[in-house]
Amino acid sequence: MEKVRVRFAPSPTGHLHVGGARTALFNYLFARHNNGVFILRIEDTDRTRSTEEYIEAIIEGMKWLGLEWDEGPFRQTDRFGIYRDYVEKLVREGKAYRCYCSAEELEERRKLAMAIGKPLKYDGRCRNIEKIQDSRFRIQDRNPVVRFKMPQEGQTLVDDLIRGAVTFENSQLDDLIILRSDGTPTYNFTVVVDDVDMKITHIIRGDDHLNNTPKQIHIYRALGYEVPKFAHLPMILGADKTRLSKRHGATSVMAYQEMGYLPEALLNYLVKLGWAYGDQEIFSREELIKYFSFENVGKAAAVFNPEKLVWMNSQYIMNTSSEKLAGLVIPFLIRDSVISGDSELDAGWLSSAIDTLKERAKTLKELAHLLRYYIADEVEYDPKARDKFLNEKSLDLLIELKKSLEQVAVFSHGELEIAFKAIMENHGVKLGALAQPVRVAMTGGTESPGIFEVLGVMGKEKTLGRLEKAIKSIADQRA
RNA sequence: GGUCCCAUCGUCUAGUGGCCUAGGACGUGGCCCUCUCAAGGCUGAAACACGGGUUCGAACCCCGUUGGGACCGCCA
Repeated sequence: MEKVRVRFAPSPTGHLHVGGARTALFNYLFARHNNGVFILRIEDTDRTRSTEEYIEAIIEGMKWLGLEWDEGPFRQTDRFGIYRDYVEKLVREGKAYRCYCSAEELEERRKLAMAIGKPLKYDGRCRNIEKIQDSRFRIQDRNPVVRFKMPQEGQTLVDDLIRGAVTFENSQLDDLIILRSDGTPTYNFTVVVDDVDMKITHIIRGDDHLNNTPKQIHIYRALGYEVPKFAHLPMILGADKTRLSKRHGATSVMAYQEMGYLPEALLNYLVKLGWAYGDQEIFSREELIKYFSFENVGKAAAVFNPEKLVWMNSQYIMNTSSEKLAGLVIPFLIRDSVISGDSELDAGWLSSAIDTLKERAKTLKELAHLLRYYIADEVEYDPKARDKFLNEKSLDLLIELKKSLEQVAVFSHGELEIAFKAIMENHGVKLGALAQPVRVAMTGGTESPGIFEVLGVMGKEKTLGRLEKAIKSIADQRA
């Protein structure tokens, strides 16, 4: 069988967004599943809107997601000469023609057509203009565009891997512009030329291209090439069921990195938007590659649900090693000013701190935030928590605990528990009565990992210091 | 407006004619666990858009209706 070759072809007119990322992912999975080739191609024929920054941003996003491509990134602007040759060939063969209608005239006609309810289609008036030798336009010295001559009769079948057979009436197809008046080629033409040139076997792209497909098929035929297979993915929608856009919140992939999402989690969430494998929710990359198939891709558009993404991320955080998380969380700690850029944290200690927090943090950002009370020199008390737990009622308990802990050499769970138990028995109180004041003393708030774990991570010196501070604070209130 | 696509809980989905008194996941209610918060466990509410066929039998097949979406650019 022919080797599978697919491509992801974004236009650099914006960041890599989640919709694009999912398209890239499906291409990637299909390629890997079939031991094929995954190509990255930048569609930058729109020179007014494409920028170098966005090209870099897209590449950065792809790399962050770990969607490694095998060939490219190719850029269409590097290939303008090739397109022009193909256009000339079509014109020579009578399969394309020059059109002298101006953009303004076209716009007017479109408005008129819209007003009287006619299809918004080019009327073909320049189809035979060269033959009639109408010199009016040449006198005006207009630069013509080149239009592709679509067949006017019959039907075109798009045999889609996801949607099945879709038929279009050729009479509905427009004589589309393939070369602009400035001599640059347009999308519908360059995709075909590039896909032919790069020997693409399967075109996997968004649903929004389905209506372009019959036109492209005719270009393939005019050029004398075999038509590849198509797979049109359903769209990703916002909560209001319209096409996902900035209005719906973050759409840029890198924005999710900044919010503290793991790339694997984003990918796992995205793949489930439109693809399912029974009831399984969490997939390793290997499983994804192994199981991926268009048969399991749905046809209906899917609403992007940030809450499920958060859950997915929390699952991945819980199941990622604390050592790895330690490395990932550092930039967030710096950004949060929990540590300075040059401070040295003990990696082993940080990992053990993360051990206690990873099932409580849904994002790396949250993890960094939770870590602050372990790392900071000083705790700040939440006023409510202080009023409720750092008061006369707990003063004796804290004093006694401090005394007792001064005698404990290693802050192991077992040793700490013995110390706590003794005090609880002395005062006839339950663990809660002691643990909560200690928790506030240690973390400033009422929520934290188990109290023995917290003290264990904190260590003797910090624990004693914070108990002392809490005791002083209560004394100060009295005064 | 024209063309094309789509339609199972609020959301993502399983389901490919009998296994469906429709399963899972997120979210949501309750309970359990418990030093707090999580995590985890148990449990509840929650859907086949509608109408016609086809069939012994339809969430699944066909037609229509309704609803939603995409495209209709010298954007990609």
